[in-house]
Amino acid sequence: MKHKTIDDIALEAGVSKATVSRVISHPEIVSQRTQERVRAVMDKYSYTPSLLAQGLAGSPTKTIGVIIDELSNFFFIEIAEGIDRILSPSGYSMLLSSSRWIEEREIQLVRSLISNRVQGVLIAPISENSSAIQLLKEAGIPFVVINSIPKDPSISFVCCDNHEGGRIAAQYLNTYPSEQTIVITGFAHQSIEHRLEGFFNTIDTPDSIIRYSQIKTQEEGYNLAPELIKRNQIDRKKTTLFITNDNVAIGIINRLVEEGIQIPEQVSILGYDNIRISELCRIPLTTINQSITQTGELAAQSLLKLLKKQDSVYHHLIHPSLIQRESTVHIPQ
Amino acid sequence: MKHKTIDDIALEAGVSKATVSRVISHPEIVSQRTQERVRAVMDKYSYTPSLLAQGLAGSPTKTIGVIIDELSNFFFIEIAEGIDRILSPSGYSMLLSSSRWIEEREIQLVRSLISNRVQGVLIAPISENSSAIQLLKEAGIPFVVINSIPKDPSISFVCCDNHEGGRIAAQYLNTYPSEQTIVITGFAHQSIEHRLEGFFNTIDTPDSIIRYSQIKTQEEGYNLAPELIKRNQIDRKKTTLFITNDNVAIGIINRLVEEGIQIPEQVSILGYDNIRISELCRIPLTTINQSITQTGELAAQSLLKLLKKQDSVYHHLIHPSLIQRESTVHIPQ
DNA sequence: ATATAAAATGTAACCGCTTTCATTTCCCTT
DNA sequence: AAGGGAAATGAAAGCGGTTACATTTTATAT
Repeated sequence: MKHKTIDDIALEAGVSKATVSRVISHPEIVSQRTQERVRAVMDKYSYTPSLLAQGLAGSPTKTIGVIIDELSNFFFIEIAEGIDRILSPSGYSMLLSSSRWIEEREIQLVRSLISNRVQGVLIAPISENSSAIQLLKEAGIPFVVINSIPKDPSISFVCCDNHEGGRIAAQYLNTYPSEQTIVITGFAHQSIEHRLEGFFNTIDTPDSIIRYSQIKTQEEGYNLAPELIKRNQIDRKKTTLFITNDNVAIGIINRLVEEGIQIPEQVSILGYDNIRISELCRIPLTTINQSITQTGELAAQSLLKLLKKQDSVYHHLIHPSLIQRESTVHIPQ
Repeated sequence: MKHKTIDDIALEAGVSKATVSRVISHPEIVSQRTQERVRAVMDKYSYTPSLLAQGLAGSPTKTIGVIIDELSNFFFIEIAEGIDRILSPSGYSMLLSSSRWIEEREIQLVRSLISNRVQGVLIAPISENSSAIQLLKEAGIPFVVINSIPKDPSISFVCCDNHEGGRIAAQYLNTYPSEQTIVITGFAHQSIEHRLEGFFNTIDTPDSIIRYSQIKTQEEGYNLAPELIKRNQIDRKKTTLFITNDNVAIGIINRLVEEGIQIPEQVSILGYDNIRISELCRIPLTTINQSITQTGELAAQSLLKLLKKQDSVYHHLIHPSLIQRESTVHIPQ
């Protein structure tokens, strides 16, 4: 059977399509009697108005676009989860897509969202001055940036205080017994830069500090480990690793364990992010906690407020904290 | 500046909107000269046609709806990831949402997808005879079911052979040294039922078999463990646990480790799913591998073929396999 | 140059809904 | 019973595209 349209309903209910439309969108201005009659027909065919048509005709689409960088990254998944937790109860659907760290794709996705007439967008931009953000601004679509701080103060964001996180990491390591400290930087991203800034502004560098590689996945961490061992003799010197990304840290740990290195006796590891599996992994990871899910939730809440025009801009800087687990020797704080 | 529409472009390019529409959708039937002229104007304003309008007017929406049960579950995330891997390169966006195991929500989501005029749907249904599936069928939208086998043979699905998985688990445990075997069943779901059927049809029950609880999360596993220890004295008898869900298994392992129980010496654990963290967790988990990501990929591919009408129905039963890791004593196969 | 088919473009209807504005209906008031 | 304002409904114009059909332009053959 063909899809029913508003006209079909109107016809069968013996009213005009305008009236049907009203019982859908503004029931309060339709008389009780007609309302019941129309409802009956709608139910009979379990009629659902076309969101496309509704959107086109001007009524809000109740859809929020969400752009994250990776779907295979626990970090972003947790963000998405937080977002979903807020959005669904408010009756919004989310259009989730991943840029896969490709700038072109990012802006293409934004275009696509705009064309879809989403009411708002949550985006974890690849780079600070992403043209995607520019695009959103021009389009006049309410949006909030996640996990990075835009230059432009008129743009809303929810982000962890990565400077502070770096600082906390450094403070922790300042008192930490170790012959050498190796910093393994993730990839090029504002959040990582900030972490490093905070870290290097605070660290006392009692021992040697070595900067290392640009990586971001577990596999890369896993594969990097042997080189790390050889080059820095971490099996012979008491070593501390500050790895600015939990995913990488977990990959490295796994390899080190396989290679028979004792953690934390020989090598201590401090990660960053506190993704969910940090707690579950081989050696539960000491790390800097970002409240990732909370980030997503807060972002979604801010966007919702933005949509309600409760305020014109929201800046949320979330405080990170240290979580000691088994990948380091416990130090009373 | 106001959003440009096709009329604006047409006006400025000095052609009719029909021509503009053609250069968007059927460039081949537009002369080179006009095409360039129109393109220039479109680029100038970085114009993007409204997908809503396009959709309404009849051209395909290039959107696929995906309904999974949980966003916070690694299992479903990996499926989504597999789906995304196939969909994006083909130019489709995915509308991802989670039913949170609530049937009402599931069918509401389907309605919403239908209203959004998605071209196809991938759904991991909560129950076998979900009315959501019924709805999709009535609506005539191409869809494929993931992770469960619909009764109706006219419905496409991609699912792991859970019977076989259960059988494999049982075969493994048949030769496994143990004084008692405890089966911890996940929640009520076809996949779990099938696993149990396969398992109990094959197991020799040399020792006691105990069925247990209905749970599905790590937390629940974690919290269940103490009771498990006490009730079945698993710290005193050499015990094997077959846990039909990796998430739960990981939770249980974590607690057992905390309680000082030796794995696999005292307690051996066999999970099911091979979610990604099974390999990374505290004690890498021996489990039944389902190729989860592949499931997602295959499902997406099947749907794409369905859309191209290459065939009217696809049934894919994926073969599971045993992966031995450290939560059991290794047995040569 | 002329007839004619093919290619390119324009015209206008339509997709399914919302909304403004006009019209009708209803309920009070005097 | 007549008049007037509020409430309920209808008619019709969009929203921004696509496409069948009509028309004009171009190319090809005679």
